[in-house]
Amino acid sequence: MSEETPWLSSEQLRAWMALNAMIEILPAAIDVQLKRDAGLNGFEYVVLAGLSEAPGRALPMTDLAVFATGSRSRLSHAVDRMERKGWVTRRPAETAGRRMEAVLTDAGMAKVVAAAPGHVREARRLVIDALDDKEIAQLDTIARTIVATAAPELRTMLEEHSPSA
Amino acid sequence: MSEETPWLSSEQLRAWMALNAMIEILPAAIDVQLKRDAGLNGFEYVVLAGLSEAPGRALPMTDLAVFATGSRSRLSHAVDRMERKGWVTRRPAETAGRRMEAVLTDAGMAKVVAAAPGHVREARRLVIDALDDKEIAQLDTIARTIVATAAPELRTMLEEHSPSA
DNA sequence: TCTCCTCAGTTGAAGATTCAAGTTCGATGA
DNA sequence: TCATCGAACTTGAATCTTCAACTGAGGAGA
Repeated sequence: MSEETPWLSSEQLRAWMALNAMIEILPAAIDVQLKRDAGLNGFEYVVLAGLSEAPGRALPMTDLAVFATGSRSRLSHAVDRMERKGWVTRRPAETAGRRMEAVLTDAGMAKVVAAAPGHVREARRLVIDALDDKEIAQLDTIARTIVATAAPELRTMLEEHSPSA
Repeated sequence: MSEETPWLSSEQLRAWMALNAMIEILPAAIDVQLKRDAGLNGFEYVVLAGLSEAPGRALPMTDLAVFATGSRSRLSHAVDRMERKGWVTRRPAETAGRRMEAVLTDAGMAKVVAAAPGHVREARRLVIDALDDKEIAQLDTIARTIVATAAPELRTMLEEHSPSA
């Protein structure tokens, strides 16, 4: 606490404020679209999407929580909700231990498949089509750097989606 | 809904996933620091900071909501909480109408002043010091573009913080 | 003046997330 | 074999946000 904390330069402050506006507005905009068109929030969508691409459409709870960048508790509650709606089920994993895995049902699969196009369209509208290729590449590098700093344990996850994923 | 929706290229998908991880992790990390060290959440901090720089330390509710990029309802509840803690008060604005303004108390001012250095330190650690000057400039441009697309009504707000702010 | 409309703000309930504690199972080691 | 520990997951309460409905204060126009 006794560390000297240099204030931000005007360029840095400017960028910091723009970044703050972005990270506040973007998740909200994504949530609005998904909620309106599919009755899902962003977190639930990511969970379903993660399961839909997993082998056997199943993943252990902790792995899924990491993938969706949420706490175990948050995931547990979200799976409760989606279980009630018939989109996922829970079952003990084949591997030993107390591991549980969430499994995507057919109804859940149908749900993601139906939700995906609208979500991609919104991703394009808000981000992809608003930037040129050079900026997309810059954004990729910058976001990776920040994630690596703020949550080093996620680096591996992002790296699986390297070129040609 | 019948629009053709081209899927994302591998570079685009890669950047989109990195961006998603970033916008999920960064607000959470900022919240954790503020909560731990100052007992505030990110939204409350922005509200207090906004008031602290406003003339007379006061702003009409709606303006403040726009500044903090939240709904009127969210702000109203947040001001309730902070009023209970003695950091802000409400009063009818001098201008006509039903306008209300939130006013920062001395205790509230002391709170922001105490919270600011830790917040800036975290901003540096997570973002500013992790990027070089060129990347900061790129981030600024990209974030502004995205904000302008997703929330055009905020463009003016960001522009007030142009070079030499 | 009266009606209608809109804007600014609040409210309370419903929904989602966090926080701290609890349960269950397996591994480690004496 | 039996403590003890830690990992995986759940639970319920507290907190925060969203959602939809509501109140109150100007206008605008007849």
